[in-house]
Amino acid sequence: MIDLQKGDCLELMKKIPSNSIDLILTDSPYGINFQSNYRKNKHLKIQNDSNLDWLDHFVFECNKVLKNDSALMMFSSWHHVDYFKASIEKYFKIKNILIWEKNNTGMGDLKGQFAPKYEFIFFAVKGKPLLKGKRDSDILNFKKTGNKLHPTQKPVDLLKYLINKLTDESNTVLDPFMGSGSTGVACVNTNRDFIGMELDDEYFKIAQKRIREAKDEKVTKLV
Amino acid sequence: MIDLQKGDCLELMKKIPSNSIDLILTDSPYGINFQSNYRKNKHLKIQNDSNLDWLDHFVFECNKVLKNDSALMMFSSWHHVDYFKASIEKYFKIKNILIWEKNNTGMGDLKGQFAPKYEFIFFAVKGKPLLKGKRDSDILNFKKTGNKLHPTQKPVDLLKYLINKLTDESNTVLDPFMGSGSTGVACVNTNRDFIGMELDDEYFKIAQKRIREAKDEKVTKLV
DNA sequence: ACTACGGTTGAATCCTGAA
DNA sequence: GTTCAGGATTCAACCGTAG
Repeated sequence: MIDLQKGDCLELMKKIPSNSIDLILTDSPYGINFQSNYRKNKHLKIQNDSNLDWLDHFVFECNKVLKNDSALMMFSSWHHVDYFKASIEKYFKIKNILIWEKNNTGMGDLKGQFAPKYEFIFFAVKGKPLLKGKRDSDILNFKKTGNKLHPTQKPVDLLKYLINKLTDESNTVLDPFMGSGSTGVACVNTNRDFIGMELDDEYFKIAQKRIREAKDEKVTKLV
Repeated sequence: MIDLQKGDCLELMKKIPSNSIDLILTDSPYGINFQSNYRKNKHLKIQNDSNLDWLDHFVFECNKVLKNDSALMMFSSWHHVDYFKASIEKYFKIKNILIWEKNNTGMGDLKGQFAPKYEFIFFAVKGKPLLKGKRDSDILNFKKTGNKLHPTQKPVDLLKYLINKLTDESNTVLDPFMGSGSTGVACVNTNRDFIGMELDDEYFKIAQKRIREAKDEKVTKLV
């Protein structure tokens, strides 16, 4: 049901059987460009000289492990939207670039820039998966939740929404960049199987703890 | 004050003096071979909308005619956001990719796609222009208003908002893809000088008429 | 002739917000 | 409420041409 793997997802994904995953939902590092000082960022542990190769290879592996008629959902910011689009388009058909509209804005250039209030979510498909429920728009309003286990933590409600849109109960969701485990928590809450991967030891432990707590909470509710 | 030129903007822009424009605000072809097939075909196919070969050259000319510390605002859709970003980044610094959130959604793939509700607006700068007024977010809500002079007509209120954000009275705004002249109308309403270019004879006449009417309306109000 | 393929045409779809 | 129009689309069906 829940399978947490510590290590480099590019290696770990090779061991996942082809055509076995129903949805990949992941918040990969955004710092994929040549000018960025991403090496200084302690949160990004991907060691690869060529960023583009890394992303490309990753998306290729995503395509391999996904079943037919299933989807890839990947967060991104506008800064590197071109890199993401190019790599994803190579192996998938992009159906939308969704806008996650946050309840608050970021900082940035206060006088010469509009306040950043959204992030992109690439919605790309292998085959033709159908969206469950009513036809929603490509702008998604979800509040950024408080707890700061990870610097780029995504709201569990948003992840649950996307999981419900694209999978049925007992389907398997993969998050190769698990971070603090929000996708895993969303899977526990929506009764999906989950495979999560994380390189960083500290985040791996946090994720284990959060997902275990989410399970316990569910059991408590049932009793 | 108002200067409407009929012809190919790539040629016409060469005759515009360097460093003379305060803002370029334009809704260029998106390169998606767009033709509205909605019900009865009321509009012509957008000419030459199947490629973006002109884009790079166009952005270069934009940079040339703009003053220092001024901005380029360009509409786009997500389909070719990578091309737009690459060309614009070559000659400008991109500050935001703004989201114009419309009041209604598009059609498209009804079961396997989220309903498209937004368009991009690239906000790119030459130098460091400042934004007037309070700090707004990068998601702009403007209703798509009624009149159907052009299949992809943009709301005058949105254009006025952007003009006010980036220019002062009597500044000069250029729209090289004038279409039915909405940017010109917005300039008349906000007391900006306007240079508009349009290749298509029919749209050129419509633009002339609309802008003349906007002027008349303003005079009437003053009296 | 028979398929294969590319380009074009127009019917169809459903949710939102305006009337 | 309730109706109704409208949408920078997609898809299937249909050519016309090439191999």
